[in-house]
Amino acid sequence: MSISPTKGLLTIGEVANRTGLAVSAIRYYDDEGLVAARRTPGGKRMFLRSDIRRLSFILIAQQLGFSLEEIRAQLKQLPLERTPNKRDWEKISRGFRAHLDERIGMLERLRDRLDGCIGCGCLSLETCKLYNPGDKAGQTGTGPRLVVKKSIGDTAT
Amino acid sequence: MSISPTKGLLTIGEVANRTGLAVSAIRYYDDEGLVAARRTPGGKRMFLRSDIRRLSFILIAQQLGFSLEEIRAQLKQLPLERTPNKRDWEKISRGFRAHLDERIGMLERLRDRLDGCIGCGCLSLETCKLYNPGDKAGQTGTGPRLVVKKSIGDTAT
DNA sequence: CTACTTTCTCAAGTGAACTTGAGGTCAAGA
DNA sequence: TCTTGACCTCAAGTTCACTTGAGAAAGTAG
Repeated sequence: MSISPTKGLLTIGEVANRTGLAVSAIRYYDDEGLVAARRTPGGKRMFLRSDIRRLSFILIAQQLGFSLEEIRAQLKQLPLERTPNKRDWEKISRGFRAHLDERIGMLERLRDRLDGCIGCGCLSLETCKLYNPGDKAGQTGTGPRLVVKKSIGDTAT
Repeated sequence: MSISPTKGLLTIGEVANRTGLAVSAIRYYDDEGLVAARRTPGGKRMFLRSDIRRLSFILIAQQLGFSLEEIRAQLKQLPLERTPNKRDWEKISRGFRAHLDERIGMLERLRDRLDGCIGCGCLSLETCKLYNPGDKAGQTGTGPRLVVKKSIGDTAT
């Protein structure tokens, strides 16, 4: 197994190895437009090295509870056909960091409320309005809606 | 619509109003054993006021990314048929708070890494081993496996 | 050229966490 | 008594994020 025909490009298998993702998952992300593999004349997917970075970002953002939809929105800020440069990534980084800070803040607030609420035995949404402080739940998907969650992706104005 | 027949108990509709959960979701949690509604002779579910607390806990824990399975494990520490007292909740609270702290820590570490990694343009799992520091991914469900996630529920020794 | 591995597509299946719908029951009010 | 609204069960449907499987083509090694 030598290097891929086209210079510097990676096969899906190589990408799978380097990211730890399943080949099927990478195909799925490609279909969903989260990465944009180019093709060999024979029809095989070929990835830029920078796609590994994209995929890593997906992996990490997912662990933070962001949906693929939200992640897609973030990644839209990156050029698809050109290798993103430092500036491109820094832009994402900034937005992402903001969301991270936000999420950390939510968890911290929640923790402090829990100290006061579970601790005191009054953990209930009816007694303690603390959990739902005037925010509105705008969930689309599955699962119960409360408000600790906040979505990313609507930052693109 | 007066108060429920049995003293102090709440109907599923009342519980839904107070928690913000859908009636169908509450039934589902009942079926899944996350709450244990008792029944009227006519077969209707009746809830203790303390069940609201259980449901609130479910809501919050879910927002933190815990699965119902994991939440169920936590709630097992509470008595099902008796109204849990302060002590009971404090036990959960302590364990839960620990998980919260852990999660906050993970996010903070990740944020700091992102500063160093996205920022510097090397965000990739191959280059930066930082994201996967010798931990092993033991996921069962859906989604790609990385290691930022940690499960609760196995605390019961 | 043959064998073998990797990749391809497309359709269908999976698991979690619910929701929706059909058809039926229960209890309070006019 | 009749009606209305809240509740019931059970089966099936939904969304997300993939995985699995079947059948076929591409590329590499011998």
